[in-house]
Amino acid sequence: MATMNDVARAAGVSTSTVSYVLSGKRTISADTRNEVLAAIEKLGYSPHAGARALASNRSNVLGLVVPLRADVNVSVVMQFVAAVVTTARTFEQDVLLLTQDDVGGIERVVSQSVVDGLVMMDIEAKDPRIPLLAKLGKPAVLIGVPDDAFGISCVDFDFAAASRISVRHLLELGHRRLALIGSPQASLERHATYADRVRSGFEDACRAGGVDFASRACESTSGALAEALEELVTGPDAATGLVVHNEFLLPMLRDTLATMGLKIPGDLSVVAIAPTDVAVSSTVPWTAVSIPAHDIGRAAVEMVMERLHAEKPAEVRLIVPTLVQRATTGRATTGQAVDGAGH
Amino acid sequence: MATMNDVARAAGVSTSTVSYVLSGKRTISADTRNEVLAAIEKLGYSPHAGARALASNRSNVLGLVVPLRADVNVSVVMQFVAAVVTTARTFEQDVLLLTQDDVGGIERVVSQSVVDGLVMMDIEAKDPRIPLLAKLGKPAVLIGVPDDAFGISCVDFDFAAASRISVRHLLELGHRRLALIGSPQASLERHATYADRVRSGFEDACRAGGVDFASRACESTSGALAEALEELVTGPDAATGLVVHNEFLLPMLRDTLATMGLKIPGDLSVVAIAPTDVAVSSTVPWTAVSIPAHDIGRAAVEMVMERLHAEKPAEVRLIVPTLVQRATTGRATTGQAVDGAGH
DNA sequence: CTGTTAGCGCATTCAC
DNA sequence: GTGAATGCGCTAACAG
Repeated sequence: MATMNDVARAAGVSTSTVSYVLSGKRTISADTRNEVLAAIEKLGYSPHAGARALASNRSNVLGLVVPLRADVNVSVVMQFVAAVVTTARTFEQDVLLLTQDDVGGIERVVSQSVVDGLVMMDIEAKDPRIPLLAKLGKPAVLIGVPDDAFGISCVDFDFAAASRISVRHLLELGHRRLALIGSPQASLERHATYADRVRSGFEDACRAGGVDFASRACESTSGALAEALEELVTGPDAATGLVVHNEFLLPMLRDTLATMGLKIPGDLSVVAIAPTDVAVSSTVPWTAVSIPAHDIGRAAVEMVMERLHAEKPAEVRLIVPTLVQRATTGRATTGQAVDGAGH
Repeated sequence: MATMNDVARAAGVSTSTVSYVLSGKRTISADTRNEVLAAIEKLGYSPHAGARALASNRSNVLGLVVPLRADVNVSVVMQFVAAVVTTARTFEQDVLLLTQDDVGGIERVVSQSVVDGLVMMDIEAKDPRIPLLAKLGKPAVLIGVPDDAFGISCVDFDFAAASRISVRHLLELGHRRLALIGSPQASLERHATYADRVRSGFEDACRAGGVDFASRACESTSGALAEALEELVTGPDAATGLVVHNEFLLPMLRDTLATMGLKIPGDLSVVAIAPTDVAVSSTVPWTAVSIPAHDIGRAAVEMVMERLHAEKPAEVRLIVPTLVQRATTGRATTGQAVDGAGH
């Protein structure tokens, strides 16, 4: 409840001195500085965010637009959110939550100067919000890369590259028939950028490698998984190498395969494209390309902050994927390789 | 960028008139009102949040403290968050996100008047943050009921009652040996209030019904589930009625039981205590006590808002549970009933 | 190195 | 029913 004026009086200085002690925007002698700090301590002073926002034209709040859809993996969303909040705090910013479906929300918080900048998650290829965002003229960063970013910066995991190195890994192990189990149909249909890119990266790499492939979407249920596996990894054209980009299915995958009489990696090598924690903390040590949700969230905030003070051209930052081989991939057996090669 | 002054000038009135048109705090003639509204429209005016906060001493922002732990179910957290944000918007409030582990965050946003009130999730029985929160003197609501709420209002699902009606349902079906599979050990150890209450409600109801029971925690992995089931529902003392309070395990439960040669509800009746969507949208139609995350979140915001303007005594609001019988519970077979009764 | 001062945009009390 | 004037608490020139 104490104001800056109270502090100034208590310390026997002027308000601007107090202000400068706090902001560090000009040099203050150690003596007066200490007196000010003592007064602040004694009075339990803390600055009023609204007053500061009014005078400085900065609210120290970032807006974060999160999806609350059923078809996006909430644990991944939470990881992004955690990364964004944590990183924002290192810049002394708080985070205001906006939901995807609150259509007017973005415009509102910008025009009322509630936020200094925005981070938007779950971008679609032709996302109608992007031109709107661009018009508002506040620093913003998209997590995901749309077809046209309208001059807004983007950051994302390089999902296409993730698919490619997964395929390459399986090829090196001698597999000649590959399959991809992707995101739920709904994600593909609305062209969530990650879903599209995983698939095209997979298909391109398979074609480049000259091998047979099949890919399909899969809902996050055990029934859908069983059906997908039935189609992809059994029968005469069975794939021996599988890429899975649906972290929700991973916990069920081994059991479902076991039911079908298939062993990992004996009968089937599996590469997971999944958030770091899912890939490693699971009971199965998946060979995986980890989606570093934390790095992406951090990068997004850093990019916004860079554009808060100074003009800076838009950029697209792609986080380079790494594949870590664990227990779920192995060399194709001779039979498998011959099978595939003979096709 | 237009200010209230610009609007006033454009409409040929004074700023106070514009202010009152906006706030409705005094009557304005239809004529001037329309002129003001036209000017607002024409200039694309929107009020500056900081200025408003400074003058009115209200920020129109609520703080929401969310857990980002590994052992809480993120999808439930997201449902709460969605409900809180949605409800807050109906009160013209935005939501600022604070993380559980940002210790000083709560105090900071309160003392800087960043938020008007707080909602705190994932309360523990003896939560050290509660006395701190109480001292800050801002309207606040806890989602969860601690041992001592220090005069702060609480809202929660009545987990104990949820357990009791689950037990009663199984008793009515003739089951005489019941088991509970609860939250992960970590939740119990830190005395998350829901974990404690589910267990004690279960045990009390079993004792009251005079039946055998066993309960245990269970990690959210298929291995842990198999182990728990092995212990609880096989062998001579096998339970025939099971209550599961771990939504993460539900997707695996039927398959795991099938592997053990047990059918639902033929060999084992199962009641799930789970968020609404998990219980009904799953491939298995669980007999369930639904946790209405949305209702709880909404109630929390409403309770904060009620305390924003007027003083109002603290209250504890418990959301009454309802059990919906679906496909996973049935009458105990004669053999089961006799077995149990003969014990 | 420090003080003085003029706003930032809005809410509200008083006067009419 | 409307306008003028003051202050909310802070920042950042400007002036020493």
